Order: sequence, then C-alpha cells, then structure tokens
Amino acid sequence: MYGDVMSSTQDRLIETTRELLWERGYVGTSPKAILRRAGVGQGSMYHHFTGKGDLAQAAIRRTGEEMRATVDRLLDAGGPAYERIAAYLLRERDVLRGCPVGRLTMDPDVLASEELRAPVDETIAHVKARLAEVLQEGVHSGEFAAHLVPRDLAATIVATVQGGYVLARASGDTDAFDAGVRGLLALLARAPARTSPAPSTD
Amino acid sequence: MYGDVMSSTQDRLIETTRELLWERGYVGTSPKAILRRAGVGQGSMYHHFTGKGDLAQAAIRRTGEEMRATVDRLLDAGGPAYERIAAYLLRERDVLRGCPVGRLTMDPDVLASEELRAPVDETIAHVKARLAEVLQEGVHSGEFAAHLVPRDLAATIVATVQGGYVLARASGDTDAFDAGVRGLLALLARAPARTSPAPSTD
DNA sequence: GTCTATATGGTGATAGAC
DNA sequence: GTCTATCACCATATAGAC
Repeated sequence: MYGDVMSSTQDRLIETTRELLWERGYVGTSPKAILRRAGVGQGSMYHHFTGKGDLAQAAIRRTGEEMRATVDRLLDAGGPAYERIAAYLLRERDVLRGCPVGRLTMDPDVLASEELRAPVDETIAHVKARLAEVLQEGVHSGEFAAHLVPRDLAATIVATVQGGYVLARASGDTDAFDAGVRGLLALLARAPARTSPAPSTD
Repeated sequence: MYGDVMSSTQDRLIETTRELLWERGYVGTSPKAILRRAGVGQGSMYHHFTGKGDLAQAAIRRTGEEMRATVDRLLDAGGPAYERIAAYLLRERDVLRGCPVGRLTMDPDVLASEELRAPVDETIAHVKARLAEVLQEGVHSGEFAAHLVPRDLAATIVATVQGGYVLARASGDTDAFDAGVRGLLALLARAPARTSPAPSTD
C-alpha cells in the first residue's frame, strides 16, 4: 500500500507508536516515550511527521487496516453464518490489553480531532457492516429468525466484544470477556427461524 | 455515609474531579486543571488529600456508589425479569460522554494502581451480580430458558452497554448504542422457555 | 535524514506565610 | 484551611549543525 517510499525509521516510529497507543492511549503517550522506545532521535520524528498527532494518525490507520483485514479473513470463510460469527467472537485476542482501536474512543484528544477519530470510526463501521452482511445471509437462508435486524444485531455483537474488554480489564480476568461471549452465543444459538427457511427470492 | 466531616472545599474537589475523570480520564486530568475548575488553591488539595491519586480514589468511589445505587433502584423494581433488564438497558444515559466507571478501565494508571482499580472492579462486579440475580429469577420462573446461564448473560448485558458507548463515541452518534441494545433485547425476547415454566422448588 | 541544543509551558509536589 | 512561591522534571515543538 505504501510501496517502497517509507524509510525503516519512519516504519519503526509508526510501529512503536502503535504499541504505545495500545498500552497507554493517545493522551498517555508522549513523543519522548515513542522516541526512547524506538531508539530514534527527535529530529527524525519531526522530519517524517509534522508532530505527535500526525504520527499517531499514521499508526491508527495502520492498526485499523490490520483489524479490517483480520475481520474480513474470518468472515469471508465459508460455512453457516453462525459459525462465522462464532469465529469472530472466539478468535484469539489479547483480552487484557484491550482493543487497540476501540480503546481510542475513550481518549478525549482522539475524539476532538477529526483526523484521529476518522480511522477509528471507519474501522468499527467496517466490522459492523461486515457482520451485518453475514447476519443478513443467515436471516435469508433461514438460519436466523426473519424478524431479527442484522444491523442491530451486528451492533450488539461488536458491543459485546468491546464491552468484554472493559469487563476483563476491570476484574483483571479474561474470563469476564469469555462469559459475555458465551452468553451472546447462547442467545444466538436459540435465535433460528422456528419454521422452515424463508423461501429464496433470488 | 460521610456524616458532616467533609468540608465543602473537599466536596467541591471531589465533584470537580469526578467531572474531569469522566471527560478526560485519569491520565488526561491534571491537578492544576482540577484546581482551576474548582476555583480552589493548590494548598487546599494537598491539605485534604495526599495527592492526585488519593483525590481520584475518592472521586471514583463516589461515582461507583452512585452507579450501584442507580442500578439497584432499577433492578429492585417489581415486574417480570425481562422488564427490569429492559429498564436497565433503556435507562437514560449521556451516551456520548461514555460510562464514568467503565472508561477508567482504559486508563493505564488506573489499572496499575490497586486502590484506583478496586472501586471500578467492585462497581462493575456489583452490576453484573445484580443482573445475574434478576436473570436467575427469570430462569426460575420460566421467563427465560433453563439452559441459559445467568452469570454469562449478565456479562453479555453489561458488555453490550459498555461496548455501546464505544460504538456511539466512534461514530459520534448515539444510535449506535441504541442499535446494540435493540439487538440484545430482540434476542432476549426470543429466549423464553419453550415449554411451561419450570416447576417451583420452593 | 538524523542529531543535539534550546524554548515555553505544564505536571505533580513541597514549603512556609497568612 | 487556604494561599502563593518555588522546585525538578516532562511535554511538545523549533532551530540549526552535521
């Protein structure tokens, strides 16, 4: 996507910033901390980027791209809609570290900046939209009840994941996340159409 | 709870800190910002509290107490379990401001401090436990299917709320929160026992 | 491209006057 | 109890040498 135009120093700065944004958020991450961990001087940063915000934007964009790719890979797999949703919910996660994208929504300076918020918004919107597609397929095939609203349910699924991080981090125990996912999957498993599949309209 | 031992200056400091923690989190809130907004000098703060962490702890405790009281009030109301769960999910919220308790779980310095994390953990645990009680009553009365696990479902419900804040703040639109709640309520409405209520074991 | 100065203002706390 | 003065250090950025 960037071709070969990016220097390795530039790349190091972005990767280090991604780490620190994940660990400490935007407000909690100083340029000095980034430079120290990246082993790079101050001049390099201000050569490649206009400042902290610009560097953070590059980092957030890259994190968002990676997450969208991961979600697409999981949801593009074949099989029943329920299985693909379950694969999304049950995928391996560093639960106690939280979501590297979602956590940024709690950062006041991220929300105050259109440039920083946009990639966060786009990433979450993408995940919701892809889940809604899968759910729509499931409704259409009769796997899920016809009255369920895919867009609403997609929001519920993403929210359960994002909120699961909150529960796990509050208690310091990943099981709080897992419990939320189990509860949701139990509800989804009971949500099939109770009659035969809806007739195809293709 | 505090009797009359708290001075009005002390109280002002706590209230102002609660506001700022809600808006900007712990890392993003400086003593100076608190003092400026409270209209209080630095000496007062260090007279009543040992420092930023101590003041924040008092603020977080108070916010947690308030939230537990609100949840108890909603869940102690009579009526079917589903209605009480719905009341919790649909209660008025300042959605775009996020959850004053949950947001603290994304703050690295809060998680790093046992004193600061404890009231957050206790509050969220309380909400989960109370929801689990209501769900258990619903299962027992046959309102919900017997195979549903109240503790798991309680985690799902709290997670949907906490994650709903994330979705709403990412998009800048409260409807993302509402969509998640609608999706969850639709699933819960379809989760009754399919046979007659479980026989009472009282 | 990368480095080291340097600058301005904020952070979190202490000291001591009133 | 509350205030102001002061402190050492950090945050973010600019300037300019190499």
